[in-house]
Amino acid sequence: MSAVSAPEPAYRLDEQVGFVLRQVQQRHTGIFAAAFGDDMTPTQWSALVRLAEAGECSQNHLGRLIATDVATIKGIADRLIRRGLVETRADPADRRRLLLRLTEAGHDAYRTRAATALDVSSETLAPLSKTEQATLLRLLDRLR
Amino acid sequence: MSAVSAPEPAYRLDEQVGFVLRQVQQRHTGIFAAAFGDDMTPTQWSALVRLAEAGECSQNHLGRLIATDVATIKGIADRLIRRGLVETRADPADRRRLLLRLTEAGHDAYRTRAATALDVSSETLAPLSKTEQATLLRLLDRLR
DNA sequence: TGCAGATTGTTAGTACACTAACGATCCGGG
DNA sequence: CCCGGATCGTTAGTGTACTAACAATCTGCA
Repeated sequence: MSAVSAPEPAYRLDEQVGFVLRQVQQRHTGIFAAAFGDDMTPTQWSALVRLAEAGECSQNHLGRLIATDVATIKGIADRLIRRGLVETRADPADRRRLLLRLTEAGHDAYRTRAATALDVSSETLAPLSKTEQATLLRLLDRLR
Repeated sequence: MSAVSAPEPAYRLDEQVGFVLRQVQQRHTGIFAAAFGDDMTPTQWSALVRLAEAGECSQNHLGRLIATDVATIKGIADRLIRRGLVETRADPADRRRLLLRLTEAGHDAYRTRAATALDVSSETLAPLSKTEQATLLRLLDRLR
């Protein structure tokens, strides 16, 4: 036996990206829920924001804007509609399409809670310095 | 009006941790599924690994080891049992407890697929240099 | 000893996320 | 003009993740 350490790398769960990533996300959704309460989830919020930016767009297109597939965006849209934040109309130019847009209540929710959403991001990143926060976001962005 | 820029910070969805985090995780689970196939999820894999390390433990304790609550770990354990990777027995010292341990097939799965799991982590982090990968993991670890 | 409070596992309900399949509609090329 | 392929939205099925409630059991303290 040589004194050189074994070549097979140990599998340490706590050092695997996926495992750590999942826990960071758990912490983030916890912070989000504490700030927003039961009536809004991170995904619903991102749909709301994108709809505020885009003005009006089809259901599937909104899904692409927030990186959810067609089955998932349907559920999200349904819940936002049920809560009166989004309304729909048929696309006059394409009978397959369902156009979505914010209601007045939806616009209000966007305006009044954007500051809270910024706080959630701040609190999530709070354990890091400003420089570290910027580094993390830059690196994560490249893994998207 | 002064010439100083407006104090209200813009809310840019693409720069919020939670939004980026979700997409990185999506990419990771996609890579994992491509490598492992339909019969194993990242969460199931982490339960398997922890059980290989811990030897035998109660269901709730395993949940704490992989950061899932009691309701979630039950579903994960049930599926691992159904697939013959885990078996159970009653704890003779505490009649509330259900002890879990790997079957022979479970040990095999752990041994034969650890290298694949390492590949998944590598591929997830591939867009970054080794130094950047280490930086990212160090920063993420502090946000857990 | 005996009871209060904690822990263990289960179930029901909600939300996100993906695959696969489906009918309706649209569009472009022959 | 028509037909094949693409896109749109819907549904069913599976898995992860959380809350809340519950019965059974255990533990510590009066």
